[in-house]
Amino acid sequence: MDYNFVEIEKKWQTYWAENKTFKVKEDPSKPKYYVLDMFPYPSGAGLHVGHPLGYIASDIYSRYKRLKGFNVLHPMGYDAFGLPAEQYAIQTGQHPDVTTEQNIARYREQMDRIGFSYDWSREVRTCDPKYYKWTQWAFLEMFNHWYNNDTRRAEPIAELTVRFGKEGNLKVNAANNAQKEFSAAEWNNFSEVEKSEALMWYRIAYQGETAVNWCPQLGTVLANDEVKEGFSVRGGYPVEQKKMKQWQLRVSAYAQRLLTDMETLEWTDSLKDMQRNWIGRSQGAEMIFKVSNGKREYDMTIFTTRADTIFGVTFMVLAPESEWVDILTTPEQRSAVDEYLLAVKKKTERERIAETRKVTGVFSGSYAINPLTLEKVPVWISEYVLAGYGTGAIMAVPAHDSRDYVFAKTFNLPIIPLIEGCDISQESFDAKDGIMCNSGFLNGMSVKEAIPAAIDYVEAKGIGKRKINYRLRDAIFSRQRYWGEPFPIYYKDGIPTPMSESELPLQLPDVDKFLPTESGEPPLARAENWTYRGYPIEKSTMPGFAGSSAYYLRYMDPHNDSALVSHEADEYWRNVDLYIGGTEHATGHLIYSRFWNKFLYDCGYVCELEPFKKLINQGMIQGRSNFVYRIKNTNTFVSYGLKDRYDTTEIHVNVNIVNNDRLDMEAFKAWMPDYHNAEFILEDGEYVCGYAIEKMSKSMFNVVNPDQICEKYGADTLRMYEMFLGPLEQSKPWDTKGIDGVHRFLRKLWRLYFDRDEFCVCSDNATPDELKALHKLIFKVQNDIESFSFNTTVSAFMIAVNELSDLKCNKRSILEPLVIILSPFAPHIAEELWHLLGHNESISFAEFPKFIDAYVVEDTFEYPVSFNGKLRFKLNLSKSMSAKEVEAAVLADENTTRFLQGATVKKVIVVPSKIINIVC
RNA sequence: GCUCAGGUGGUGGAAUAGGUAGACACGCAGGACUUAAAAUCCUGUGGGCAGCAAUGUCCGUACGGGUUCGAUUCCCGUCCCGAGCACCA
Repeated sequence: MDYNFVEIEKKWQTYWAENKTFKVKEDPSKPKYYVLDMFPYPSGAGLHVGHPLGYIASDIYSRYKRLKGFNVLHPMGYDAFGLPAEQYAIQTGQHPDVTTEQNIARYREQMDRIGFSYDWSREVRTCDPKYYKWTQWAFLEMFNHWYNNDTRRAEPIAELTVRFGKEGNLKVNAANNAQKEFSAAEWNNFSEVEKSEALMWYRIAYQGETAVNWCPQLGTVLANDEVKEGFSVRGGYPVEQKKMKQWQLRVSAYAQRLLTDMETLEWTDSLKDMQRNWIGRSQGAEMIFKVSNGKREYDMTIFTTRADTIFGVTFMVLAPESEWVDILTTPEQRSAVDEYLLAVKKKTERERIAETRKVTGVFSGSYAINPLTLEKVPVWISEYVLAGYGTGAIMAVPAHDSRDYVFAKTFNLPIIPLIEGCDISQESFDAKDGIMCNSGFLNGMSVKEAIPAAIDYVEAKGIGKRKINYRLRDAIFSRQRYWGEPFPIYYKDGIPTPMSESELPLQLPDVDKFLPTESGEPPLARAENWTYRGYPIEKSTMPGFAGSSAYYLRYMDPHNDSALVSHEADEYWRNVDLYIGGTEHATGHLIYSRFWNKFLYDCGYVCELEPFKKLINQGMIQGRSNFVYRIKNTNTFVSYGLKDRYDTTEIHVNVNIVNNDRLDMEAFKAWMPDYHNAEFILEDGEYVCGYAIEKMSKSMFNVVNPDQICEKYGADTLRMYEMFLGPLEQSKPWDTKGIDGVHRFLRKLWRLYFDRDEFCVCSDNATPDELKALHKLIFKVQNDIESFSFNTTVSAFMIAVNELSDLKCNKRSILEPLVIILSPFAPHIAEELWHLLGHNESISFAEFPKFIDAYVVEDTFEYPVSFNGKLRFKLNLSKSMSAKEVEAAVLADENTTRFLQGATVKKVIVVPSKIINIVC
């Protein structure tokens, strides 16, 4: 009987669906395990072979954990709000709802074909009102909370209102963007509008005016992680900085907790590093400088991490957008400053980035007083100082900061070295290393001593204090687009007012067109009656990350109408044990989700501080494009090896008509009418194509569709081959050559169970060789799966099946466990064989075979022995000893005992086939 | 510029903790079965040198040093590729 994967796979996929095999519910008798994939955005192009890589890995792990007795939650859904559907809608007039629905159906069909063990009864879609009710709910909760820096948690805004009534905002230690201070009396005299404004400075979801990334082509603002090198990540349009009033989330309030709690996570170092970088903690001090524009004196605060260098301050620099610019510009300098500001403003974000390190600046005309030396130093304005970080003003120490150095050289400002023996003739000395000089009371100290000493000094003198700054900014939360969650906010006499929870979801209204209005308002302005009790409703919608921030919680209790997740479900499933997805979300989704979770934790809705315990980033699968070489002005194509003899054009050729870089010439002629009469110059009778590794995309004809692979080889082959391709985390090109090897393996495995056409498994006792092959496999598979080394697991299966094949093994005691071990990787063939072996229940309910250590030790005569890592001699041991016997023999050996000289043996480690380590 | 991850045959990649480098697979070459093809199976396959041969021997994990009885693995320096951040004071 042949291995008929088409029939087998269809049969078991239907069986799993009909029997709801992978449906789970809370079960206190079993330990839980939550395996999550980053849910996909359902694009019109469907899945290509790169998409399922992570899903296959998570599915293998889920199935493995089930065999190990865990109650596994393994759900899937769709991140369905987003720009492509909206842009398609603008072009075609087709409602995004319709295209989204179609795309989801296609995704589902493709995923089903690969045989994933998802619990589809828990599916979520972010664009479903039943789902986004809870996105809106979370927003309202954030609107109704503020962040208390003393208790380090979010607290209800109602309590803040009470405190304002009693003591104003002076004593409140909160994360805020307050514009002014007020007393209790002032608060009590505030109008409703003034109160609303003041509270807005404290809300965790707040409306505030800041410089935002504005993308004119998309007609919307974007968050920092949606912009790369001055262009929008989606679409690649230029982005400019603009001051606008937008909804924001006070993510910055959580900066320290996001940093601290990261220590507990099992994420890769590089990913943690990216987040650390993004959060950008830096420890230093704020210092007050007296500044004067000739008429009046002011206190100006700056931030520095190098308080020790204060004796070397020779000028100050303001960001062009700083409010100090206007105050400190003197009448004589006014026109020069205005000209400079105009020039800076005209630059696009892109030019600014391109011209990084080009030095520009202008003198304000004012001076500052160095609080320690009492010297007068000029105040300059330059774009190298950023308005959004620290206070938007710096003290410049050209001797020990490379940017200040270049600026000083350009504008001929003095440079004072502060570290003994440093050479600053060519460049600044930035290292925090050396002995201080020219620095008054700091002289003779090392830099590391001088930094805290300087801060202590300024704190004592009342001219500064310790301060920690973060680069993490609040997240811009509104988008001027249609296809997103509407804000449950209306404007009552101009005051942003939340709707009540019972009125959610606020459904997305229908509009005639999906474009902004002529007057530049967002598309929702087109909706008829977009009002609430006669008041206008907010017209922006929420960004993509809103819906994806808490979806992992919703899976725990997806049909609950009265809560995002019930306490019971949350207490049982807690958080995600294993999360698999791409690195591209490192500074977006993975920060927002952590923030969102911590906020819900503060409010008591969830029981875990972190959403994703362990995270694995699967690599990207790139395309492998093939080329043919057309001799210019002819219809003749020359094979790769001969192309240099002619003047040729390189043309992408559909990879699906190329096999092992050999072109199927007939298929090529049929591919496009132009090539119908193509002629070929061959090498050894074959046409060899060139290749390149590129992004998988339609235009390069290098897209490989998983359906094609399933059709030709079956889902089990696809699953195993994707794992076999290389380490999960590594990016690699898809290359179909090699898939035959994996397919051959499955056929070979199938044949183990058959004698000619008869299913043939006997119940004789297994031989030691057969047992050894099996147990080596169990050992290897367990180790490898636990360390996510799936590519070597596939190799281990191949070795085991080759060995059993050579032994002509047909023993049930070997072949039955083999099926169980294989089932996470190739579930369809495993399920079929499992039933042929006489089982009625799905293999998912089987137990992973126990490993007997006696069969792991390899036969070998000479074991190298290492003693605390140092090799001293070799030891002769007999064949087929168990680990324990080897250990006993080591301890009994004369050479060993002589060498140990009475030291106590703590541990004897026998590594199969390799070496014995003796730890004393 | 800074941070992180990597560099192993013709190719993808193995090598548990410093212990036989190149597992497994692809490709290639040769062979068996077959009228033939497909499928299947077997053998060989890092490089050099010696030999009819079994085999022997030297060199080999980007490059140069170091630690070690022993280094693909650890340390220092150089080069190259990839990813992220990019005037964050």
